[in-house]
Amino acid sequence: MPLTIGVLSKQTGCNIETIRYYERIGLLPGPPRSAGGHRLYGEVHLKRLTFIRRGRELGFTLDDIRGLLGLVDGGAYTCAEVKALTLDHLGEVRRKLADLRRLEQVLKHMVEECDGGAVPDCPVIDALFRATRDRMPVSPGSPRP
Amino acid sequence: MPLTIGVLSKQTGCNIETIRYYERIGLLPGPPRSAGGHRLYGEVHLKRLTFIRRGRELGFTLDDIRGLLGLVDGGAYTCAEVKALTLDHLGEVRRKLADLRRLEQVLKHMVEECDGGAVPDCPVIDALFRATRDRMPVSPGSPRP
DNA sequence: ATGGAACCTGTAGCAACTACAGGTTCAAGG
DNA sequence: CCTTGAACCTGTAGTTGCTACAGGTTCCAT
Repeated sequence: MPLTIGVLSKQTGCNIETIRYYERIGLLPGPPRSAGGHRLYGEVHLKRLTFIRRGRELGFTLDDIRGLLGLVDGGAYTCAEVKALTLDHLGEVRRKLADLRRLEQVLKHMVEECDGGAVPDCPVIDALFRATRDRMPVSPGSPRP
Repeated sequence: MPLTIGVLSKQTGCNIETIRYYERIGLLPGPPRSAGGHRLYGEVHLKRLTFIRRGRELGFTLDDIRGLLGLVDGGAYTCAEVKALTLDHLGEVRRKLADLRRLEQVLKHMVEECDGGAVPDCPVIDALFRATRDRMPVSPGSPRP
């Protein structure tokens, strides 16, 4: 009993549009279709999509995931290859953590100096008008959900 | 003595294309032009662009910054308003930090279980094929530079 | 006057989706 | 068998914060 796209969506927590998007970019193989053209997914698709979503949850890019899947598909992957990719990614995550920790400190200091008074003279604004000499990294502001 | 866009770029560390982009989206006012059409910036622009860049470094979105600038431009901002925005953002940063810390743990465990052997049987891959019940947030994979 | 650096506009591209519009198919109820 | 409406289809355009051209013009030092 094959899964429709809606059911697959519910099972994986992955948006329908996103599933079709993964197909378009060649991450998820196009499934067989019903007579009328509806997608009918099987166990394989469920597993693969789960893999992709889990990878995304762990912060891998689609390209990382493509690489991982390539290894798995080839069947010739070694634990060492996968470990290398993962360690790489772990490094990224740690860099990002360090950036955010610094950020947190700066923001914390800024609000601490702010007395919240009703006067238009704010240490935060002042701080923003001053250039940094030791520049902070411009980490991408998270796309607010 | 007005600044050309190239000089402004150097002084602020902001890419020329990005400066023009900020003008296009209405963050940075369009400066006067030379007879031939070149942009000629003044002190005001330098200050404003510095503000924008610093805001970005601190992880504010352009929309946040637009809000902050709106307050400043209005002249009627209070310290409390600014503080609220900043606290909001600090909350975001902290949420992101928490997410990344969890991520770090998971990745660390995964690579620890991985013996790096040459056999195609990897705990990392296995982990990826297993769905999470307690889902992790899909934080955007940082656009690799 | 001339050469080359710096500038101009406009468009298209990146990641990773999301959100339509405008149409077709499926399955359950009457 | 027929209707209804939810679910599906394709294709395109939008999001964020930039960057990267192409193809042309201007500036300024020699």
